[in-house]
Amino acid sequence: MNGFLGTYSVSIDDKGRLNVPAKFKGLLERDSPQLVMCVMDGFLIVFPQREWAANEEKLYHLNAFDKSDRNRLREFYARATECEMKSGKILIPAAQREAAGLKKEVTLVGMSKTFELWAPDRLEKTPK
Amino acid sequence: MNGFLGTYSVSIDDKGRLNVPAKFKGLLERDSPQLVMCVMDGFLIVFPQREWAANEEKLYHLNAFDKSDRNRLREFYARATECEMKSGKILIPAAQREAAGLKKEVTLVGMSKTFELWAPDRLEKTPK
DNA sequence: AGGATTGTGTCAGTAAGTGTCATAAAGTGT
DNA sequence: ACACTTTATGACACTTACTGACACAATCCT
Repeated sequence: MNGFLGTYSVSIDDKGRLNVPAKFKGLLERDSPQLVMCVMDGFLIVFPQREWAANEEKLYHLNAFDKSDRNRLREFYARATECEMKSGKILIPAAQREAAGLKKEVTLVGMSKTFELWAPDRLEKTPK
Repeated sequence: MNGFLGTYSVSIDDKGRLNVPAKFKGLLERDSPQLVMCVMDGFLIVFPQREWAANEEKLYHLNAFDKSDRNRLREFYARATECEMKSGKILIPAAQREAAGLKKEVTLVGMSKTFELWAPDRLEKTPK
């Protein structure tokens, strides 16, 4: 498999766990079940560990003493959370679920290296 | 064989599997049965793995942190799905079948490196 | 400690995907 | 035109995946 591709509609159980579709499961098991989840405007991005590390490197060159750089860093890190796929499921913390407006149904969109979690109604309103 | 050529009319079984015509089958077996299927306006494009990878490279310059770039990426990836020819058949996910309006009969058009799947009536209405 | 809240593993029922085979249809060579 | 080979289709049994539910473990809070 090349990366995360396609759109899937999956459910979240009563405890806030997302059932990972088999196609993504394989990828995560092979690589690592360790993830970082990050709130973007209205949806969640899920980075596999390695991908997160790669992204972090890009941010590393930013100047920790520069005010606007620091603001950008803070925004990025503050909204991130570590999580893990366990028994084929990912627990999405309440804060993140809230931020993305996730209820029972979630639409999962593969973005090659990462994937996104959307409330179905929000995804529909995305500009084409 | 040089590439996918010609037009074939094939059936889809009750589970949504397309019977791959023998001529294409040979090519896919030799190269790789791994495919990526992508929704275009009203029909499906099928990329052998290698072809898909080549196309994907063109997207690498886009910035995943830029909102509009990200929307473009999403549009592209969300409509794609990995699949595989197994026992000479390709399962077309329900969403894709729907998007292309595929029922029992499908017209398959070779496009050299890739091939397309059409609902017969839609293909007829295509401007010449 | 007790009780509530949150997180985790497992399982059974259902739905979706897959392999195989028999038959039907199409194509090939003589 | 005939027999023979290859290809396509539909049917069936089987396997895998998804969901919801339940039971238990861990944590937090008085």
